[in-house]
Amino acid sequence: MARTSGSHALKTGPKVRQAALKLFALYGYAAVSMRQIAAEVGVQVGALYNYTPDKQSLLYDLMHAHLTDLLQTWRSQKTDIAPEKLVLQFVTCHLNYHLDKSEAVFIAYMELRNLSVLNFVKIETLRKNYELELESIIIAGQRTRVFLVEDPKITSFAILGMLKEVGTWFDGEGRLTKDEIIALYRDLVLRMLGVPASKS
Amino acid sequence: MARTSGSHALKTGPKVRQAALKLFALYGYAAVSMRQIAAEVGVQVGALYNYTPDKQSLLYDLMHAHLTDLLQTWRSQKTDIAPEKLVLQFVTCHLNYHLDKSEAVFIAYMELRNLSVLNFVKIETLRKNYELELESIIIAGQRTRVFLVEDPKITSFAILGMLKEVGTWFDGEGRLTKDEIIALYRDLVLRMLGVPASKS
DNA sequence: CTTTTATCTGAACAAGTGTTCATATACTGT
DNA sequence: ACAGTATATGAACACTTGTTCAGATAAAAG
Repeated sequence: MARTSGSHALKTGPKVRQAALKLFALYGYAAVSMRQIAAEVGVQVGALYNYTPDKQSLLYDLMHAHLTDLLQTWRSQKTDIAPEKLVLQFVTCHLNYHLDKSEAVFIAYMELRNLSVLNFVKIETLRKNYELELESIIIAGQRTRVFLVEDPKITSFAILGMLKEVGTWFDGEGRLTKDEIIALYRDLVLRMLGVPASKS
Repeated sequence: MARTSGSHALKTGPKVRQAALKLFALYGYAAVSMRQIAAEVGVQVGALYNYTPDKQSLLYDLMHAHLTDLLQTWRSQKTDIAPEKLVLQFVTCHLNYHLDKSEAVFIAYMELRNLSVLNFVKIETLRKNYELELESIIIAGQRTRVFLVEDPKITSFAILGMLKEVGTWFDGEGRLTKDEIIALYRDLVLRMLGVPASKS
């Protein structure tokens, strides 16, 4: 047999990426075999190679798609407002994205070392671009004295690290809702930036 | 041949754990083979099984040793002082440990999903115990009104996440020294806890 | 020196790896 | 109805995987 009834590339292609996303997030890139991905899709191994030249590219494509989507999401919704408001917009956007698309986010953090050198550089560049979005907000606020920070780069790393942590425990079924969590982190960020209370 | 001259279990045992630590941290547990570890030690594959029943136990032992060491390090040096001072002691201890033993720390965060269910539960328990050390400090400070926090659990997660991030970029050769970095983070932690400045 | 024990080698095992490809089938356009 | 194309199968490739074990060697014990 070959080509079971009703199957199309337009359906299989996304299914492959979705299966890889799920399995990579669950077990890690190195621990997942192409046969496991094929089984998740409901297809034989060989068919996968109609949609990716190799396993490595599958990982890279997932990470690249995620990071460009993240960057574009933020850049399309950020507005031209004062730093102390803009930074809250960033935190909200970042957390909403990270809590909704936790699998892609998780892979992007965890599987960097499984990229080829060339692919790693490209992904790292995208990530740096995103991180610079926050850092530049902090620098702008520092210049206008609304933020009291000693070291903008460390502060932005610290904030991003703090926000990243949320994805490791949030599952939508805990004590707090997503919006409550976001509110708590917005407050923490303002404190780290030295903004007096009652602003949030 | 067998047993090359001058080889002893007392030397090979630690070498195996050290090689596994290094390679797991570098490439990830799933991506490292027993033969790679053996090569790093300078021995044939079979010899490894004099020191571990299987690959899984090797990972578990590394993580378990790290976490008990971390817990014991903190508990042996924490003193009976006020929360606003104790929390700084915790941050300093935590960062010093994490920046010095970055490989073990990294593995403990990254390789949780490669543990068997039974081993995962044991490791998770140890980690929770450590995290509770910080949370209980925060709760104590909240009770005496020196910390102004809305949610002690979220705040402690946020702090630990922020501190964890440092290990991903610090390499001892950057713009800042270890002590300068620790000072910056001590300040950030106090801000997150609502402690007025000039305390650090 | 001889015996015992601890440690390592080297080879083997069955199973799993990513990837390729001839072949077969279902769909598309004529 | 027919030809052509896109998409799938299933088997094969060479190689790597974790683990086992009989046999060899070095150190320790008597």
